[in-house]
Amino acid sequence: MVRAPCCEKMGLKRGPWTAEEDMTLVAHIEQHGHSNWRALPKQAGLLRCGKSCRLRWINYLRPDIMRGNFTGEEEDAIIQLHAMLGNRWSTIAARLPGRTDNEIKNVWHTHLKKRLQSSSKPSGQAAPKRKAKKPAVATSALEGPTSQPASSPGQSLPMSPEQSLSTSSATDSSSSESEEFQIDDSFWSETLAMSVDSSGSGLETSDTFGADSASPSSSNDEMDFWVTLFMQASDMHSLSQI
DNA sequence: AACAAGTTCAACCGCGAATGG
DNA sequence: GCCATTCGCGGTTGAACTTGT
Repeated sequence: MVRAPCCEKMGLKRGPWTAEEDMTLVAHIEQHGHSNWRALPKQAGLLRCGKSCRLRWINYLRPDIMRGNFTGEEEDAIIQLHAMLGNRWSTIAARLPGRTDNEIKNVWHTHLKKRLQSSSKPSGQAAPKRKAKKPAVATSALEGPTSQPASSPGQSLPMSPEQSLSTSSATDSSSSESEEFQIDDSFWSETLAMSVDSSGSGLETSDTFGADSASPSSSNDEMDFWVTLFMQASDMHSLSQI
């Protein structure tokens, strides 16, 4: 098949996004949605390809994005989900509200993999100490994605349940490795329980976690089985820790 | 204080899947 | 059913940043 050029590379901007571009994109999506990524940049007056816009929105500007360090719970969940699902980052991300596949992939490659390697060694224990998040390149222009999403241009967007939950519960201080952004343990039990409880309808990924990242459940039946299994195991595990 | 080495993460690339005409 | 277009995913890159010397 002859591939259409991903994006006409002529005259299109690349590299880090500016605050202006972010605002333009957010404002446009707020008004018109993103039914057609390819046409979006033109309509919005952005010198970016649709792919780039989509990526920026999905990974950064979406109102329900939860930024900040991963909690130990999240890291454990990623490790276990990865053990079950392999490198299916989008599927893993669908189980972690507010996290993107890209972010999870990064975390996996940067320190979870190392953590597993070191923990598989006899004396190996801790993951490499996480340093504070740096302000990102493009983000310095944007009051920092490192800061609350609500302070981004998307602040006027409706806050999702996940976001409000995560922001309001970012006060737990039990984990030493994530100081600035933490999730209460109850968040996890609620989240996991929610997925398991809702018998039948279960795992409402597309509704709960956003249609953008979740794949249709019809193709995920088998996977859902394993994920459900994991959820249950996770519940049991958390109970045993009490 | 300056430099080198190591780490992190936003963004890009290419491919396959899905969708529409 | 075929073809073209668009979307979404996973792998990879490279600049910015941190840490160590």
